[in-house]
Amino acid sequence: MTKPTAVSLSVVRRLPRYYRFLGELLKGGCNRISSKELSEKMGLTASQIRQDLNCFGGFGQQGYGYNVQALYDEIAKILGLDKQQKTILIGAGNLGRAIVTHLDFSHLGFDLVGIFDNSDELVGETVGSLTVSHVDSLSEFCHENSPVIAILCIPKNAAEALADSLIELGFKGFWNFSHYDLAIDYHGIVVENVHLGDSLMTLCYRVKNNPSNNS
Amino acid sequence: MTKPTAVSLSVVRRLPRYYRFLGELLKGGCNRISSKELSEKMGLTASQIRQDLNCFGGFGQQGYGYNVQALYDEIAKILGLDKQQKTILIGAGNLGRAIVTHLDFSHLGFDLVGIFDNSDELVGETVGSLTVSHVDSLSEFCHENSPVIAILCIPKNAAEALADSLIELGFKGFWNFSHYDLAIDYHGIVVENVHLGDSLMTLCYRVKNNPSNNS
DNA sequence: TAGATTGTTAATCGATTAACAATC
DNA sequence: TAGATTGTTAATCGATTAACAATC
Repeated sequence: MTKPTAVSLSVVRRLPRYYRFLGELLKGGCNRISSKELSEKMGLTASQIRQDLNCFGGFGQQGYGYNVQALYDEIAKILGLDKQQKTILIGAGNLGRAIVTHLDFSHLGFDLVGIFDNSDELVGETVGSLTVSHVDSLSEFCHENSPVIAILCIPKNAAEALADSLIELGFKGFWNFSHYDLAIDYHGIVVENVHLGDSLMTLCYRVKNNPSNNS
Repeated sequence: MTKPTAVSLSVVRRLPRYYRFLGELLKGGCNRISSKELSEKMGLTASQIRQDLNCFGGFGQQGYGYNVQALYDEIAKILGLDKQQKTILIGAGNLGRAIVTHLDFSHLGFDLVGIFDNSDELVGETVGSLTVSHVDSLSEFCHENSPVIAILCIPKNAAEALADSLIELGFKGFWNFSHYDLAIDYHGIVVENVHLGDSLMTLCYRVKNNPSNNS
């Protein structure tokens, strides 16, 4: 009822990038931009920008272009960055700890409320402003706090073993750094996979097959 | 001459995933699989698998399917994982350190040979089997060791400031965690971007607009 | 008003899926 | 040989680009 037609994932994935570029423009004191100018800065076509934005409504003005601040705010609202979702991290190893300290969750639409691990060495440690709890207390924590997003920084088999209960506990979305493919086993659940190894292997291929290098 | 037609990026990006699933099958003792079976495990169509693989040659056998080990080895070769490329990390902060300790570079086609940072606090520290050097010594290091891949775990402005000299020093590929868009300014250079913030924002949108939740 | 640039429709392009003949 | 499954061509689908009328 709120959404006439579902917006394609290709379009959605470009929104954060628009958001970043508009943020930069704002910082630089730019308050007006045409799809043409923006397209040149971002390395895509003006047509695509206009098509993308028009999935969500007409934010521009003929003959003028787009108001940078207004468009920036609009995209934040579309992405839903304004209302934070309660989030937990599962797996407080190197990667998990680095990720939660590296990113500013509150500005990205998330509110990190808990960190869990199964290692006694890590339980009790402080990460950012939170203390690592044992994963055994996860269920109780969820019943009390109802987090909806889980960041999975655990190995494949651990993720696989935990999946059922996570779904049971009501999680709606997963930011998945493990190699376990949640999206296949649990249909309708939103999963953003960050497969660092896959990304590296792709880089490997692309460098070795780059047409610009006459190799 | 080695490549008749360039393989599309969509196909290339699926290769690491095939590689992972085949690896799992091997571990499980499976030595033969049809595109149909594999497609069900991976959540895509059998047609797509056959199309993808046939970009690189005919690895199957009619009436039989694919030999798992042979296909696994073949994909490793296609990706170029067999010959490691000299790689350095620039930026030894939380994220940079976590990434290099988290991943097994040698199995992914890379040989990490140096780590650099501009902070005196980090220079001299040990990360994995390497010692962090000051970024001022980067140029000298490159002339001596000729690394071709750089992992960028530094802020946008630092990446921007460094870009010219990195290109100059002969880097062929970048694994980019910064928000600076190298690919726009340096055409023909291979860049794999890992935009964690973008991924999170996409997750935010998708959870809030998930048709499976009747919200 | 004239110029600029949007919103939107139509055309193109590429990627995915379906179909089936070839063949193990 | 009969059954199974590939390699490959053709059909479909979706995403990107181009064009242009609407309008600020």
